[in-house]
Amino acid sequence: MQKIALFWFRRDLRLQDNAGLYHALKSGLPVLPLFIFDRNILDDLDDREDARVAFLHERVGHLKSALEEGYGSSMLVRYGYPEEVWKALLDEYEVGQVYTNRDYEPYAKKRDGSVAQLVEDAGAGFHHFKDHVIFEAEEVQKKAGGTYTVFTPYSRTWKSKLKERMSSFQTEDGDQEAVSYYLKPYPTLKYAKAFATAAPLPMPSLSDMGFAPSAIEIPSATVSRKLIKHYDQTRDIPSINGTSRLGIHFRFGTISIRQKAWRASKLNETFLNELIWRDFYAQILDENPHVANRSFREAYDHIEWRNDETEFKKWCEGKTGYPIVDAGMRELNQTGYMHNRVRMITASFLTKHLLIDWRWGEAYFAKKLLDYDLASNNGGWQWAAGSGTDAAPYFRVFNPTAQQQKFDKEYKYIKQWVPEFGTSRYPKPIVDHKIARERCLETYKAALG
DNA sequence: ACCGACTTTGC
DNA sequence: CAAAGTCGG
Repeated sequence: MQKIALFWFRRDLRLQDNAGLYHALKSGLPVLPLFIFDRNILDDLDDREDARVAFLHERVGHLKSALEEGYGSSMLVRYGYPEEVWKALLDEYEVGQVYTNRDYEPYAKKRDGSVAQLVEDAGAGFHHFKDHVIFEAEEVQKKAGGTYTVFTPYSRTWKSKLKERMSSFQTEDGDQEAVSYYLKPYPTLKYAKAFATAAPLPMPSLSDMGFAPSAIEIPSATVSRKLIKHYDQTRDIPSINGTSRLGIHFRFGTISIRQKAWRASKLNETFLNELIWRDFYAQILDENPHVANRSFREAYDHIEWRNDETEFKKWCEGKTGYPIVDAGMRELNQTGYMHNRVRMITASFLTKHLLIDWRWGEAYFAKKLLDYDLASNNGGWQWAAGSGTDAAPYFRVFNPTAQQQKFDKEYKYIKQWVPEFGTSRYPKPIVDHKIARERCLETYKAALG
């Protein structure tokens, strides 16, 4: 009996330019794609109308029908705990090789380690590839060795490395899409006939898994050339649609990072830097898995957080009496998105003005953000709290009023999300800025001194 | 071992 | 122009 190769989709839900899928199709074995709705992740979500789950389900269905309609293939879709699913699959199929793309989160690494063991015990090979980032930790190293913990020198090395790859790659036909091995799209379709032919397979519905559709809209996977071109001038004003909103697509791999990095490198340095931050935080998490639960810098775990639950609730609901903070939280609650400038302001306010543990804020964002990604969300929160790599110094306490003056002078963003602002229904500030600032400095100093 | 540099600033 | 400390060459 002919053995097959399984390609395991996870955060790479696309057929084009997919490193692991490309290698699976080149293996010479008929390929059967697989997706597992992972109960270890889904069981922890308390919103049964989570828009991300609905999006995931929709995208998996889309991939499956694309395979059925265009490639004479189908796709295995299972719901369960990955290790149990894999045990069953290895019994059910004659699996020769398994292909997948690497994931750098602590849970994913543990899961993949266990699955690789099961696969190898069954006499099959387990192969994993870089697809989610441009460069992994070992590829961007300090002169003296080791991974960077400061962004600017990291980005300099990252860029020179990219340049090096770009110039050493010669295209056959001057195709400017194919700039380097690192940015070159993987030519998946060429190998289309290598898919295992299979009749359409069943797929669990959203409700089979205990979820329901969401009213929240998912941003488009495309972004205009114009937006990227002016990104550095518009991205900091929250009332302007100056950001790409591609986060969710990077998170689930519904677009290719190589393709976007290539475009960014040609159009806008600031936009490219944002993609480099994504690689930066991915390698920080990969190399320092403890940041998922603790401060990057140990001393910051000694801060005596006030952790006032009533104040936390007000922050979550956007009722702090600081309009720029409240606007951000309400945008998040209503749309699953918050403008990046405002993410910094709300995070600084929670950790420094209210002295609430950054993990509380991180967890709330994780629950609400469509574009939630552990590495970037954690990096951002630790930056705001001062506990992270290359973080804002602790004595730099964002002034929410000054931030509003600077970035939403005409109250456009605020009025959009806080309609009662300026009326008697709008709450008074829950803390005084000056007092909160001094309290913050004292508390941090006590922990760090 | 030295020294310039360090996302997104406050006052 | 100050703020603390450490990163990276």
